[in-house]
Amino acid sequence: MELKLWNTMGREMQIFTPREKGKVGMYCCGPTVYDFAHVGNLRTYIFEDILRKTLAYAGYDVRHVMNVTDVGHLTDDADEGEDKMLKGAREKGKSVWEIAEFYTKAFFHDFGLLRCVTPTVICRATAHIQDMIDLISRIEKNGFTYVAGGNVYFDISKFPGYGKLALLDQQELKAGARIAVDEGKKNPRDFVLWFTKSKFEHQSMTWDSPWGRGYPGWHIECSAMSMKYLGEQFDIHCGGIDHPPVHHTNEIAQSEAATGKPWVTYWLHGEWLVMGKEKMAKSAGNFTTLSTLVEKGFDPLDYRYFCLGAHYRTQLAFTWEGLSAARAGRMGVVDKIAQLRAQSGHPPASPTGKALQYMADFETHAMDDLNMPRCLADLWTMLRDAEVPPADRLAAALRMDTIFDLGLSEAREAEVVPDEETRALLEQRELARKGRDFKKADEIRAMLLARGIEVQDSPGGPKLRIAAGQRRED
RNA sequence: GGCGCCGUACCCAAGAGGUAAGGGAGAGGUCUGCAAAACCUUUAUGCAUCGGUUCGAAUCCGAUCGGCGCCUCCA
Repeated sequence: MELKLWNTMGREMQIFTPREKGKVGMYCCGPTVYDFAHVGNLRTYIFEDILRKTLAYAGYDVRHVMNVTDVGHLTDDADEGEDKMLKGAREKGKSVWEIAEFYTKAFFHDFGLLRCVTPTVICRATAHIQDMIDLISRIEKNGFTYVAGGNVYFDISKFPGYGKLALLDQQELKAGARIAVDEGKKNPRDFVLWFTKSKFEHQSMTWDSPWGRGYPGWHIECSAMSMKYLGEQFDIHCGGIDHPPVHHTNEIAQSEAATGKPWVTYWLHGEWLVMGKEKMAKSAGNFTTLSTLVEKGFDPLDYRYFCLGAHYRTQLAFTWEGLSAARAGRMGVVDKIAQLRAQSGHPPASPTGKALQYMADFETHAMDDLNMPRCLADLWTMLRDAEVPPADRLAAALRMDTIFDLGLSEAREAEVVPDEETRALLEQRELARKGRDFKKADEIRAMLLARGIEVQDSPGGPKLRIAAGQRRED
C-alpha cells in the first residue's frame, strides 16, 4: 500500500518511505497545559490520530511520541509577556505544578473521549531538563551559540538553510518590526536556548545548568525529547499550522546543529478550526471546549465525525449547525451499522465481492494524504448499496472504522431495558392500540418520551430507544 | 510591506485538464391508526467575476473583487 503525504518541507506530495522498513517514528507537538484544550486544539490531535491509524492500516508499526509542555512559555515573544503557566497558576490560586497536573489530566480525558489512541510515549518537559541541557551543550560545542545578557542564544547565521521549512528566505521582515527587538540578539530571528535572566515575574520553575540557574527556551524540549525517544533521525513530525515559521523552524536548526545530520523526513501540519471569521484561540476569547459540546447534548464522537468531514489541510469553520449536521450523519452511520448487524448474524472476518471494490476505493482515498471526506463518502455509498450483502457491508464498514474510529464495532440497536413503570405504560398503550383508542396511545407515547424513551411501532411490536438529544443549541 | 492559502448548491464539504463525491437540511413518495424509523425519488448546464490557453477548464495562466492565515505566544 503506497501512502502519499503532503510534506510541508518542500511543499509537495511525496510517497511515504520510512527510514526503517515497516516501522514509523512519529513525533507530535502536544499541549501546553495551562488551560483547557479547546476544540480547535483538538482538531489537530484528531488529525494526528487519523494519521497514526492510517499508518497502522498500511501495515506500519508506529511509535508515536507526544510531549506535554508543563514548563512556562511566554505569552508573547517580546520578552515582556507573562509566563503562561505562572499566569494560569496565579489566576487559579494554585502552584504551577498543580496547574500542570490538572490540565494534563483534563487533556487526556478529552483525548480519550475522542477515541484518540494514547501515544506510545508521553513525555513531560520538566522531566527532561537534563536532556535539554545536554542537547544545548552539544549545540554549544558545535559553535552555534552565543551568550548575551545571561541567556544562551542560537545563532541562526551559523546555520545554513535556516527557515527552509517555512520559506523564510522568501520573506522580508517588515521594517520596524512590531515587537521590540531583544537587544541581546544578533539577529531578530535568533532564539533563546537557555534563560537565566527573566524579565518578568519570579520564575518558580528553575534548574541548575552550566550557564547558571534558569529554565529552557521554548523550542528545545521538542528536539531533546523527540531524539531521546525516536533517535537522532526519524520519519514524521507533526503539529498545528502555526508551527512551521517559528517553532519547527527553530527545532530543525537546533537539532541539526547538534547532530550534524538531517533530522526529520516528513513534516505534516493541521490547519485551523475557524470560529466565525477568525481562528479559534484562547487569547481571542472565542474558544469552545469539548465539555461545552457535551453539555449541549453532543457526543464527543460527533465532533470527531465533524472533523472527518473536512481535509486536515483546509480550514474548517466551526458552527453549531455544522456540528448538528455531523451528529445527524454519525447517528445515521451508527443506525445503519446496527441494522446491518441485526440482518447479518455473524459477519465474515473480511469483506468479499463488491465490498472489496469499496474497500479499494477507501484505501486509495485514505492513502491519498488522508482524504477522510472522500473516505466517508465511500463508507456512505457502500452502506446504501443494496447489492452488497449486509454481512459484507458490515465487515467492510468495521474495517474502515479502524481509521475513522467512530466506535462502530460497539454500535448496536440501543436496547432499552424498560423498568416496571415503563413496562406498565407500554402495556397500557398496547391495550389502547388494540382497542383503537389512539388518542390514549399517543398520550402514553408522549409520557414515555418525557421519560426519555422513544417508542417506534413496528410489525413485531413496539421498539424502544433512548430519545436523541433534541436541544436546539446556539 | 512581504509570504502563503481560500472563494463549489440552503449549510458543511470532496474533486485539481475530460464533463460536478458524500453528509446535513428541504421537497415528494412507499410503509404506518398516526408518528417515528427505514427505503425510494428529488435539489448546481454550473464551481466569486472577467479575460486567455486548450478539442475540452471548477481544475492551467492573467487581472479584478471578497475572505483567511503567517511574518509575535498560539493546534
